[in-house]
This record gives sequence, structure tokens and C-alpha cells, in this order.
Amino acid sequence: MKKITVKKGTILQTPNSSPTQIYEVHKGLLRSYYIDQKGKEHIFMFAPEGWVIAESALKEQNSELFIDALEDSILFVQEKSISAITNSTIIEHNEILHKLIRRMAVLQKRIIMLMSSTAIERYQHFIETYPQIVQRVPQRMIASYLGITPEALSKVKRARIKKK
Amino acid sequence: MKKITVKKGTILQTPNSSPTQIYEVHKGLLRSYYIDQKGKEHIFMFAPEGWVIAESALKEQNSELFIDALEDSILFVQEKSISAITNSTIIEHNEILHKLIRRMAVLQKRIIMLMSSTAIERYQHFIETYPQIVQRVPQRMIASYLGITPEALSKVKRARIKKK
DNA sequence: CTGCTTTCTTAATCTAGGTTAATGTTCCCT
DNA sequence: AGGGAACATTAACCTAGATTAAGAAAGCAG
Repeated sequence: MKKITVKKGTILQTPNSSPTQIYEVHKGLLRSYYIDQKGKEHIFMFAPEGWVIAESALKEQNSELFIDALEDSILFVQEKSISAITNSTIIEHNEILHKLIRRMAVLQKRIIMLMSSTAIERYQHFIETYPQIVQRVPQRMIASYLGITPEALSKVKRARIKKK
Repeated sequence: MKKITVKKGTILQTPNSSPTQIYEVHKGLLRSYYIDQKGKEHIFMFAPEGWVIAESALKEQNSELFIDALEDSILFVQEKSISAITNSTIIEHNEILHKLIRRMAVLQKRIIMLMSSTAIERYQHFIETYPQIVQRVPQRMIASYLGITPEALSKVKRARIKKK
């Protein structure tokens, strides 16, 4: 588990590589994203200080996400290796399991929101849940995370302000 | 880990309960779903033979999903307990981790599809990925899983047939 | 077999959000 | 500091899918 420093814009993972690394953000901000057939970018997750980011795949499978740095960052890099897990204690195992289950709960919530909520509701939820991130990334990236266009996000924000 | 038999329609979990159980389907078909504020039902996942279904949450948190049986089913019920994990071997741990990571990969794919694909593409992907399920559940449930209305699914199917 | 309920399809209309394009704003970079 | 690029907003128009409504088909209990 080594510590590395990366400049804003550094790409840490590209699609079709073997996703062997797990990045823990000590300082800065990372994101993972997907580029679809039409060349459109969809942000899968943001990872600010204290978060862990990695492809949700075994290292034998191929990645489909990019991971890059949105700010100059300091990271702890960990290998996704079975042996690393084998060497750790039972308590550490349970910590890893807990983290995974918590991450799955986030993904579950995201799916539910994408299926049942409007853009306005998703934006509301996002700014309440991740206020630290809202300040640090361009609007178009928030739109991309919410699954809408930047133009639609502008509309949503205007509508929200009017209501107040 | 006990074996139980349930009739079609049996509800195994409701929202706001503590999600302490994990169900492994030996025979039959389960699903988990969510009911939104407007009373609309959204299917989160189907679990046919060999699959495991559970709320993606720690047992300390509250559930937000229903789990019920779509067919008469035989299930293995397992407690989500820390001690059960502690007693298992390292190899079993790694199996659990692998299963969780594989499940996360499925959730990741689902999010990407919800964000970047049209209803037609999602339907296409669904029937290719889960042909066994298509035969066994009503169309309206497939629509619910895809995040569209049954009417829209009818339209999609008609469009697809014409193209052939 | 028969009536009742659930499901499926079609069609007409509506709407959230996409697309395109133009204009203004902010951010870098040298 | 100044100029080019990335970002944000607005507006006009378009489209995928929602909504509503009604009829057809299929499932199932008695």
C-alpha cells in the first residue's frame, strides 16, 4: 500500500484494463466515469477525502470505467489481491465486508432514485447528501452524475430558486 | 441456515424492518422491489434458482425494499450475522467477497444502463442477459425492472418486431 | 365451462428532459 | 495581464416515454 501524489487531470484507470488497484483518497478529489457509444460521458461516482474508489469488478474481468483526478490529490494505492486479503485478520475482513455492503447500499439507492425520481428530486438529494462536492466540481459534472444534460440542470436550478 | 418452503405471493421482507436475512433460492423465483411516494412499484432485482437475494444494507439499518415470492419456492435462509462470518474460514470469506464484488458489478452495469441507454437498449440487454426470467414473469414486471411503463414496453416490443 | 380479475395492447395526448444554437461568464495558461 | 478555452445560461424546438382511456386476451376460482 503505497502513497502517491497526482496532478489534476491524471488518469489512473482506463477501460479495458485489468482493474487491479484500489485508490483511497487522502487529499483531493477523484471520479470514475463511463463513456457511452455516442461519446457521452457519465459520471459513476465522486470520491473526496476519506473515500475509496475502484472498479466494481474482479481483477480478472476488464474495466469499463475511467478513473481520474479532478484536483491535485494524495492517494493510498492498494492492490486488489487475494493474498492481501488472506494475510489480513478476521476483523479487517469484517471491515472490508462492511465497507462493501455500505457501498452497495449507496448503489441501491442510486438505482432506486434513477428509476423513481425526477431530475429535480435527484438534484435535491445530491446537494443534501454531498454538499462538499457541489462546491468543488463544475455544474456539468453534477448533471452528468444525475444523468441529465447541463442545460436541464440549469433549468432545474432556476425552477428551484423561483419556488423559494 | 434453514430450508423453508413458501407459496407464491409470500412476502419475506417489508420496508422499515431490520434486514437480517439472506435468501438463497433453491427452487422458484423471488424479487425485491421498492414502492415510491406515488405508490408506483419498481423492481430492484429478480432472483431465480441459484441466486441470492437480500437488502444491500447492514442489519442495523432499515430496509427500504420488499422481498416476495413470484412462484412457489424453496429457500435457504441465512442470518446476516457477524459471528457467522467470524466462524467461517478465510476461503469462505474470499467466496463471500467475490460474490459481493460480482453483485456490485451487476449494480454498476445497471446504473450505467439507466443513465446511458434507451428503453429499447435496456430491454434488448435484459432479454439477452436473463432469458430464463423473461418467460416466467408478466411483462409489466419486466417494464418495472427496466424503469418504464408497461405501455412503453409494448411499444418497444412492437418496434423491435417490425425491424426484423 | 363461466364469470371475474389481471394483464396486454393500441391509440391519443401530454410533458420532462434532450438538442441545437447563441450569448455571456469564468477559468486558466503563458 | 490578456486571450483562448472550457463552462454556464437561456430560449426555441423536438422526442422518448408517461398518462389516460378503452378494448382484447389470458388466467384462474368456483
